[in-house]
Formats: sequence, C-alpha cells, structure tokens
Amino acid sequence: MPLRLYNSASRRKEVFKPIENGRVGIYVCGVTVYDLCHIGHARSAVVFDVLVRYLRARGYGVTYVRNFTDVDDKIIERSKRTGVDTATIAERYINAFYEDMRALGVLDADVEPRATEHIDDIIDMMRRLAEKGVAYAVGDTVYFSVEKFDGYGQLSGRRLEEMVAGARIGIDEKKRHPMDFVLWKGAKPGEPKWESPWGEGRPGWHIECSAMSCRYLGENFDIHGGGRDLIFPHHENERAQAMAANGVNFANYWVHNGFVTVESEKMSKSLGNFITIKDALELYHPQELRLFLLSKHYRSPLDFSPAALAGARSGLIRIYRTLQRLEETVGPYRGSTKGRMAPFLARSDGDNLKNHFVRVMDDDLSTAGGLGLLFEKVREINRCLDSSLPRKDTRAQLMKERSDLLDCGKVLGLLEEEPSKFFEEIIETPPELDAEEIEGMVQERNTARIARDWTRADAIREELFKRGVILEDAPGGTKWRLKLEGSAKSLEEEGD
RNA sequence: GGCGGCAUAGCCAAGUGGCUAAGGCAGCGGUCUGCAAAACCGUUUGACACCGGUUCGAAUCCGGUUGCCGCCUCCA
Repeated sequence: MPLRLYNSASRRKEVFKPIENGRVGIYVCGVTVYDLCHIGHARSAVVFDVLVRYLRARGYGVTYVRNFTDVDDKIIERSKRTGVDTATIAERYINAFYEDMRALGVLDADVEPRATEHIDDIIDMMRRLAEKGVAYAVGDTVYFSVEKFDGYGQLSGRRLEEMVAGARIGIDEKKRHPMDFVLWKGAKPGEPKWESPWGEGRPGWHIECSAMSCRYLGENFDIHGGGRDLIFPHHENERAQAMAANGVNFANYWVHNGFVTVESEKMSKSLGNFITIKDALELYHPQELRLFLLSKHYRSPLDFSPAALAGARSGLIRIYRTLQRLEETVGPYRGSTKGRMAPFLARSDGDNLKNHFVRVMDDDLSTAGGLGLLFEKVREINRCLDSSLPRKDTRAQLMKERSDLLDCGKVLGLLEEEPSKFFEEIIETPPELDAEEIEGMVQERNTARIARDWTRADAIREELFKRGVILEDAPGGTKWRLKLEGSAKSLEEEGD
C-alpha cells in the first residue's frame, strides 16, 4: 500500500512517488528569528518531524532541509527598537528555537540553512530571472514580474485578475503590475546589506527559500512544506521564482499544516492570543504537548485549551502506566526509543499493530488514527497483564507487543521516556515526605491491615493522600506513587 | 467583495459509499478489593449541522441553507 499525501497544489490526496526511487527531498519553511516561537510554530515543526520520521520508517532515505530566515523587516525593526544588531537578534532566537525543538523532541533537519549564508545563491537566481526578463529593477528595488510567469496563481488557486480586484493592499506605483513582488530591497542607512548587481541591499523574503531549496535538493524536488498561511503569497512566489529561473517544475508535493487556534481563532502574533513554547513547557510536559499536537489531523485546525491538554495528559499517563506494568512483568525495554528512525515498517506484513499503523499513517499521515491504534494496543496489553495466564507463555508475546508499541510511538516522537522518569517529570510539586517516611507509614498501615484495623489503615491512607501520595494494594504488596498535581481535574478547574 | 476549509455523542477526535460509526477524556454501573486505587467489562435512549438530490444503499458523492474559521497584508 502506497503512502498518500494531500497535495495543496492539486487540492487532493495523491499517491506519493518520489523523483528518485527510495529517496525523498523535503524542504520546510522554518521560522523568522525575531521572537520566541509559539505553539503554532511547534505544531508545524512536530508535524513535519513526524512526516520525516515516518518516511524514514517506511524505508526512504530522506534529505530534510529546514531554513532560518535571519534577515527581514521584522528583525530590522526589532533591532532598531532595541538597539541590538540584527545578527545578535537572529542568533538569540535561533538558539531559543533549538531549545524549544529539543524539548519537544523535534529532531534536527539534515540541512538548516540561513538566508544570510546564501546571498550568492540568491543573487545567482535573480540574475537568471533578470536575463529572462522576469525581473526588473526600479531604482534600488528589484521586482518579480508576475505577468511573465504563466503559472502564477496555480498553487494557491487564484487568478491574477481576481487577486487584483480583491486586493486590500495599497498599490505600489513603482510596480508594473500590482501583484509584482520584491526580490531585492535597497538598504537604508544602518540596515544590513550585501553587494549585488543592483546595488547594496538585502533579499526579499520569498527568494531565499527558492534559492536554498534548489541549492540543497535540486531544481525539482519532492516535498515542500509549511504552515497553511504560507501558501499565499510566500509559496506561490517561491514557486514562481524557481520555475521561472530554472524552467522546470519546483516541488512535486506541497504539504501544509493547519493552524493552532485559541477559542477557534488563529493563534498569531498580531492577534496577541499566542502562547510561547517556553510558557507552555512551564505548564505542560513536552510529551503531553506533543501528544496534543498530534491528536488531530495535521491539516485541520487544532484548538488549544487547558482542557484539551488535560486530556492529552490523562491519555499519556494511561499509556505510561501500562509501560510501567510491562517493566514490572517483563523487565526494562532494551531497544531505542529516541533519535532517528530505522526503517522498521518497510517489509512487515500480517495482522499486527505496525501494519495497522502503516495503513492509517499512509492515509495522509493520520496521526490521530495512529494514536487510536496505540490506545487499543494498550488496552489489549492490560487485558493480558490482568489475566492469570501462565507467565511463560505470555512473556515473549508481551515483549513483542511492547516493542511494536514503542516503535510506533517513536514515529510519533512519543513514549520516549522510561516510565519512572516520565512520572517523576510530570509531578509538579515535590512530595512533602521522603521515601523512607512513606515506607514507614505504609508498613504501619499494613500492620493495621493484618490486624484488620480498617479504620486505622484508612486513616493512614487518607493522611498520605493529603500529603500527595496514592497507595495501591496490589497482589504483590502495597505500592505507592505520588499524586499528579497537574492531573486532568485540577487543570480543567484552572482553565475555566 | 473574491477564493478556500470545517461542522461526528457531555468534551476531544478517527472514519469519507455497504458488517454492531475507531480511540481518548469525563460521568455512571459492574468485576477485582476489607474499602479504595489501578486495570478490565459494560454504559451515556436514534453522535454524523439543516434541506434537497444521485444510489439498491450516504456521515461518506452532488446542489443549496445556516454557523464557525482561514487566505486575499507580515504570519507555522
């Protein structure tokens, strides 16, 4: 069964066929580094991280390119406001980006180019556009002439006339056509600048991605991704520039993720309704954020709310509890749960978790469907753990089930932690009691229980509960664990 | 104004022509337990926005209506 991806260019799901058999080139628009990233950026990063992981799991050799826009008007504006030079600002937010991504378990791309390091490639592409008469200069500004490129509007499904008619932007007198856009901008005093045949200045936003994607993946490559809001004008313009300059098709598949919303409205800087990844990580465990981000199909809007995150937390705890039970029964997991995907799904067949997982993920990367399968498997494992079948018969089976579960989890970048470590991390308040004290009280309670002094036993349990410890009387003896202060209930209360 | 997307139980969310419409969260009942917790089982009277159409058959396809959202300006 082939992988099918929704291609924004054709507005339908298409069977994915790479240009070169077994190899995939993918370019994803990264961030403009003028501020901290928010949950919307996190979604995009996580979605494409999963796409790349999944392609690798399916056996493809992937070259993943994700850029940084490190020169643009917003960075300059911030520099002017704060007095910090643009390079320092860019560096600061690139570092912040890496911190966020590593926390979220987003793996590095293979190539992470920066616009300022590719000015030569940009100028080279502009030169070709100028030679073909598609670019023109007015003073120190160079424009792309949309009328000279036949396919303009094909990606976003717009026609030039309609765009002009409905445009809300003021028309720039210097442009030959209202929809023409900037390739090169002359530098004002104090602004970052580079030499070019058209004078000192800096590249426009769109050209860097055309130049860098072609530089690392070739003029025609497989997948181009980014947020839905980039379709127009950014990706439309990127495509126009590259195709006009190179004369061949640009990206074969355009993959766009939907927005994170807050009360159904797009999370964005301009609306001010955003929550930064760093703020979110203060409140939520990275794995629960990640589970939340993958709980809905990547193209649909995803509403951010404390209740939704609480749901993600409860679900995650459920899975980790089962993993912990498995550890107690069959010992710790020996495989790798982190890092790059090995191609483990490529040749499996039969009626098992991995195959079901591939089936749903092949359908346009249905992470929500995949998660459903993981939960089904968890229940199945619990059922097996609950049953009193001879341990010897089930042991090997359980180990196999766990390894399948964790392999699928790894595609999603989930279930990476050892259960005990996860539970430690998710507890927000340190226990008021140390382990020794707790053990002592448990001992005392068990003495009371043996004497069938239930009142006393319950009082001790109640006391421990108040101090954040939950007891479980299992067949093998009494186990205790710390209460999760940020558990579903209290989070929900916080939210409303 | 132009173009596009979405609408599934108390909440979140898969499924996109055909067996009893995944899964999670929350609630309720049960099993287990001294009681709990966890887990398991069951359950939430007809869950597929509304109205038409196509079809033997539609949540799924087509048309229309309503509502919400997005892009058309920087935006993941």
